[in-house]
Amino acid sequence: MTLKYSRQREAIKDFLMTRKDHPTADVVYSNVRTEFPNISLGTVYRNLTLLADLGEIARLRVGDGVDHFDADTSPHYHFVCSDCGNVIDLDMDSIDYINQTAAKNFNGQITGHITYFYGLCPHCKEKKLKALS
Amino acid sequence: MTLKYSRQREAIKDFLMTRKDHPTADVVYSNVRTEFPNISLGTVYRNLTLLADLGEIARLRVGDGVDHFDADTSPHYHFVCSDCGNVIDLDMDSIDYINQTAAKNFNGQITGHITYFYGLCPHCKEKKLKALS
DNA sequence: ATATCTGCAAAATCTTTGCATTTAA
DNA sequence: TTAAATGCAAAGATTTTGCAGATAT
Repeated sequence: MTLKYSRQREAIKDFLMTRKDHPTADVVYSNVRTEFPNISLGTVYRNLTLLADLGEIARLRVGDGVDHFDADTSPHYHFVCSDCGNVIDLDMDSIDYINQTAAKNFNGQITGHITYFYGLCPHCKEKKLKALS
Repeated sequence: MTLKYSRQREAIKDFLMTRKDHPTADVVYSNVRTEFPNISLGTVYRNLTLLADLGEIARLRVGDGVDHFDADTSPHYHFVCSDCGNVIDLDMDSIDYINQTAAKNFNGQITGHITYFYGLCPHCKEKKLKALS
């Protein structure tokens, strides 16, 4: 199972790299379709899974029942807006030490954690402030 | 929309309270079915959603694509075994202050976070140790 | 009496997969 | 040439929903 080049796969990854908003498979599909009108949703899913397995992209599960994808595989945290659902990168210090906190009274082995924050994104917060004034 | 008593709903909640392993809707269904052989999966889902909305149970999303449910609504963290998939309660100090860490360079409003830890549960860790010795 | 709840089945949503064909190497 | 990738459509898995009948208040 050697990897073989595919223009579709490259287009999928290229598209993801242009976006900072962590699109879903469906969004990837409709966008890549402007370049490859015949691409199928199955191909999009297959390639997203493949790229994620290769570690070239990250699969994000933020609890909305849909997978999001991120071309930025560097360790960072995400924020999910409770109002609009947007997923935003957070520029914050590492909190990896919470693994130690969790390990204190635990007999298993903790190798990592998944964390995302929620609340109001800057845009929705502004909107709410205006509505109240 | 006043709440009306239902034996099915009570059985669902009672079952959840007997379990510490955060069952899925399907597991709830097959267990409650021993008491109510005619209960439908739809009723189970409807009541789990209702109970979660009422805050009487918690809905857990740990990234495996299936919702888990927990009768323990007190704030606590969960561990998901990467090998067996089991979801275990962690007895650990609060890490709520990570909200402040996240808020530092963020213009929106952070109201909370979702965190779960992963690695090897005590049982799978033991098994792996034995296999290597 | 009547609003809520149920069982059933159908549908909705998201994702995976089988297969014949195309394509990269 | 041939293993991998694609498009298409069908199937899987999980969850939601419409509706007619049952049930709690």
